[in-house]
Amino acid sequence: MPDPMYKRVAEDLRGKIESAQIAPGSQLPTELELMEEYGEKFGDASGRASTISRNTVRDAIKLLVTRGLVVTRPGKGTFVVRKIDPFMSTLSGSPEVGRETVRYMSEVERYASEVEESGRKPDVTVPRVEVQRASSRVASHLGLAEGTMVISRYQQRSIDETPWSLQTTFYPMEFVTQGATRLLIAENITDGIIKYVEDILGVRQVGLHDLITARVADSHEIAFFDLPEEGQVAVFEVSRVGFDEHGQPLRLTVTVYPADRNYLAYDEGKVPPNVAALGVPALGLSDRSPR
Amino acid sequence: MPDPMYKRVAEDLRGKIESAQIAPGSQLPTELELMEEYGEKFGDASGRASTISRNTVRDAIKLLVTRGLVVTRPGKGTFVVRKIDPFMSTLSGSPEVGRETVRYMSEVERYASEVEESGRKPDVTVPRVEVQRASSRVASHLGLAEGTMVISRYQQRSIDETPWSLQTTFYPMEFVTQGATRLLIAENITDGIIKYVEDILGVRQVGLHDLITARVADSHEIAFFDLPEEGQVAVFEVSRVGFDEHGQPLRLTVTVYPADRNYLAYDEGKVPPNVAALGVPALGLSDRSPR
DNA sequence: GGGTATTTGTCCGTATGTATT
DNA sequence: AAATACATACGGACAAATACC
Repeated sequence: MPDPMYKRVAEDLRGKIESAQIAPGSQLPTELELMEEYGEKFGDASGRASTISRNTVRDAIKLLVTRGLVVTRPGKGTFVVRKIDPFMSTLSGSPEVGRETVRYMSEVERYASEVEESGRKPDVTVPRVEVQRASSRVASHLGLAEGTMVISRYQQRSIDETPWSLQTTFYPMEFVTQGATRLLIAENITDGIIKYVEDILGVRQVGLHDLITARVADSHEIAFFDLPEEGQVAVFEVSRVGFDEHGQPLRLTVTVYPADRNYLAYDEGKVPPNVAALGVPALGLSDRSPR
Repeated sequence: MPDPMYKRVAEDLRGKIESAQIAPGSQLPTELELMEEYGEKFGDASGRASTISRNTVRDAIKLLVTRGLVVTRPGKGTFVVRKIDPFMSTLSGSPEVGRETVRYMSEVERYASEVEESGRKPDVTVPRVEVQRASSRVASHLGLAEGTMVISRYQQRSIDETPWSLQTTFYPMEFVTQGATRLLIAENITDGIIKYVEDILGVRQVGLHDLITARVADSHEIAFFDLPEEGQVAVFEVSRVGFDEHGQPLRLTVTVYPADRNYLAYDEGKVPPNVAALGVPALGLSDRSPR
């Protein structure tokens, strides 16, 4: 017996979950039932009537919770988590850069059309607009001094009524004082803000720099995305900085994507048109981890 | 007092860790000491000599472990995890695509030079070469039937003696039968395999498709990267498919990057040369999550 | 609305095992 | 070998959330 009891119980349950013997969304046996079930299964050879302790069962379940396989609901029970059908966002090939003749499309439009192409229903909230002092992070990305005033525009995006990503974009306050006053209005700008800024100020975005990190969701994101409190779902955080012809940063967009429902894609060079359609087959362990 | 005792203890410890009152790498008070410390701090108002239960202390520490803040070592103690100085990999701008005149550089060379530029010491193992049947995932990315024979080349990469990423590349077995026999040799190919395949077979890589996912590390990765067993560190998994002029996939490279020490970057269009040097300042909560 | 049964959450105490020094 | 520190497993009591009658 190499492994402790609670790990053996967890492994056994994990097997049943991954082999779909316990279906996604369905309820696990209650703690009381598991005490008896695994009392018989792993109990001392002595004989009948053995159970394992409730705390041991709870340790096993806690392991499955932190691995994101189940969630517990007080008063109700323990349930197998439902896997969300993921969506792939293609972040390369933004229409605004690298072309002389441009068909402008706002990021919102682009997102919406990409989602609709996959037969699903996108939704974007009206932006929450604030004037803030730049944090050190925002400042360094925008090439400003820390504490400089910036405009932030914050939006929530959903697919099929499910929260899908959070996005905040920061612009230098300078843009407004120079005349781009619509940046302060809490409404979507149909043609896209990038085009609006170019039209009003003559500042053209010609380059993008994306920085991608992954981390565990914070409490605000757990609430918005309805993530399990202790499930430790990872989120992508993509920081996109747009540059003008002089290499001057003109905006910073920070987008947060929960990793349980989002994939990111980048294309470069000549790529066949239908790659994205392949989807993402289940991962095979041997594909990445030879013994 | 809304929160249960173990959460209050965890919060208090988290504060001390994040404010560096307990330094990275240093030891927390032992469970016994914490029982007494928080017995006085949160204990019933009655008077002296109160302690909280050892199990309650352990629940608090378990919370910190799953959040990746501390690790426990039997017989030694509980320690604040050291944050690893992260490295940013720029995945766009591969020299092989999008240019007519090409200075070929292997992925290994490219990785090594990027690391060295930042003043650190890269290391790459000799590849482990295997002939395998394609899993459904490998097959679909390479446009082959499941079960077709493929060559896999697996490498481990380190920075400053610390394991940093894992990479496996798959090529169609066809390449070998057509003459590219060096694919089977377990040694690095100096100029890069992409150039070798072009020279021998005339198959030229002109496009790339990258698919990025995040998930929690599996047991093999936990062992190789020395990640905390229950710490739930996320890893990036980047699947890169290279295409030839006819849109035919010619290789699949799967790279795994632990998110605690890796950032990914993509550039597009005209970007100033020093962006990458900015690094990644600490995240500010308000940058992504207005109240 | 109220009461009761069910189910998970918190907290305690104890005993014993295992790893490290 | 002894002491220290975390790991496992057990037991019990009461609280809080939910469902049902």
